[in-house]
Amino acid sequence: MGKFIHEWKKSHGAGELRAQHEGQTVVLMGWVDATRDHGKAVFVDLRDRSGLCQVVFDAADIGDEGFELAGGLRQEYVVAVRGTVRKRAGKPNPNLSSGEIEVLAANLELLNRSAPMPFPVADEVDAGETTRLRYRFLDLRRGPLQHAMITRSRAAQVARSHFDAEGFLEFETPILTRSTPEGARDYLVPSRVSAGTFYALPQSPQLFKQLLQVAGYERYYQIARCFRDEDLRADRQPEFTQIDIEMSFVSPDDVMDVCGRMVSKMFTELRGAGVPDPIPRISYAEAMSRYGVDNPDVRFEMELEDITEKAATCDFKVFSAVASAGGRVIGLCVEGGAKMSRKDIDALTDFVKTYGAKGLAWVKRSGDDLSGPVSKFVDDSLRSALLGDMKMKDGDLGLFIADGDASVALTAAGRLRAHLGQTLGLVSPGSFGFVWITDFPMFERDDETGRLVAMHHPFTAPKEEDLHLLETDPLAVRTSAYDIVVNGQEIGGGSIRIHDQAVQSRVFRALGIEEEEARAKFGFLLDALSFGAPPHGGLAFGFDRLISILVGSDSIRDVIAFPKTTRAACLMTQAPSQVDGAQLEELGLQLKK
RNA sequence: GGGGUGGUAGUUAAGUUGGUUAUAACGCCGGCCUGUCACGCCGGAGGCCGCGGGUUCGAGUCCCGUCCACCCCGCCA
Repeated sequence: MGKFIHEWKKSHGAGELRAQHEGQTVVLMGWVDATRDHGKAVFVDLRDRSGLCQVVFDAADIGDEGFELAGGLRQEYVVAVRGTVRKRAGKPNPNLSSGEIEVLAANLELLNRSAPMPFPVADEVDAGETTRLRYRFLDLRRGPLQHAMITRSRAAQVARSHFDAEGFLEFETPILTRSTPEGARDYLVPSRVSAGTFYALPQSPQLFKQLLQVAGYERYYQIARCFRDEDLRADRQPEFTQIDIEMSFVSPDDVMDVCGRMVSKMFTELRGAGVPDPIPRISYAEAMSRYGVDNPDVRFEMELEDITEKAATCDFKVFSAVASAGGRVIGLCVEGGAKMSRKDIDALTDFVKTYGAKGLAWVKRSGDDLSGPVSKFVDDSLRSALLGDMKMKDGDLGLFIADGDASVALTAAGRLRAHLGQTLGLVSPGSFGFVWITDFPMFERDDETGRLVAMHHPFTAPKEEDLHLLETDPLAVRTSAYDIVVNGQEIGGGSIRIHDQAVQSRVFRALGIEEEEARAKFGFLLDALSFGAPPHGGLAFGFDRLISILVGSDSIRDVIAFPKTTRAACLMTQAPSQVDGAQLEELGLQLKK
């Protein structure tokens, strides 16, 4: 035992062997993927990271002791095999890269056994995610996850070599940092040395990368871990990774160009997918009116139509009331949708209700006839909206969301559009739709507190021409911020930052952050801005989302080696866990009750 | 915080109007088999029906609570 691992070196990857290796003596090391015991011959599929190779143990060649050992092999045992590559004695297996050949074993070393597997190491596995997360180290042996991890590693290399070639320097910024207001809830780390005080884990390296611009490094990048203590989703984890960049002396175009080129390299090199050059841009306002969302899926048309004016005069009270109350009536024409059943439409109604819509009105067109509950209210004006503006043709379905709150109507309609795009198969699988969204508003109103909050973050530079509105009409102030969206998912966003201390103070004031408070919490930033801060801006990509799109996965859990559940727990390590009273004592902490 | 779906053998599932010993497939264990590759054939073991309470002569099944996983809203850039 142990002889081979010391005396022998693994000579080839199992999946690398080909007919050209015929006659060579090789040493393979890996896992038993499958065994087929025929009594006097045992076939073993040996797997390592490179793939599979069939190894044959023939009683006549390997001797009694070795043969008995081979017969005892089970799934996921770890073995070393020395043998000779030969053309397959039986039929070649076209499903294997090494299917032309096999290795006739001369020696076998059992390096380790495996307990029975909770689920097989196969590309398709029917075990639930709970089981797979508990045994993540086994799930990671499977092909699809291996592919995701390899893609992730390659994508990181593409990013590094791209930004390195563009003159960026890679930095590390603190993980233990200070809590700042705004944004998400912080993960806190108690300080032992200064009991009663806390570090926060960074929600992003935002302030540090700006300070590195003040420090004169001009081009910064980092593949940075970020932490946010908020409720989770398929595309949100408590810790996630950003490709973070920041540049001095740049316009939004400069940032979008250098980032667009990186995206182009990634999709070209890792997916063989073309990326338009330049990537199209639309303003936030345009995105909202055409798609109802700021992350539109541009792979299909079916744009929203605001028919408020033409619906204002009809007898359908829902429309006319909303129109006179200053709300919006938004229409969506579903091509060929007239064949949808009442049940289908009811399901869509339930869908839009989750976004706050009160209901979903609809009209079907068959020839020149309009049918459906709303059809009897269709006057000439509304008819021109349906057939003219919405371009409803024979067999089409018109869907309408009306709401006194314009943003509710738009959002619900936008989500409905995205939902229909997926469910009606309007997007061809494997295609990609890229778009930049620009000119975001600086502020939005917090519904709970009624206060203004920064839409991006409070360091985003307002547009020069809107600066004068900062005090008088803050909601009308637009910024330089830009998001990059692929297939209806935001994969990155950034902005030009404020580099003028006076402007930064005005923004804090607009947000209701008093001078004193701003001093206390962001003093170091305001200081920095006063010492010759260059104009600067940057962007951060959501690396996990980017990879999930590259590998075609629905969940970023599939592209993170050790992800957490929706309750932010790790089913493998059982984190988070309770800690010793002594540890708490040392930190000066006491648990409630 | 709210809504939805699910939890039965190692895994994935079935389980009727509440009824006797809770099924199946794969996996596992034993035996046979020299050309298989999802090998095949014969035999076997394996259950806190998520957990706690209740209704009932009797609960996997009905009721209440609770935990866990996933999806969505809120939240989060």
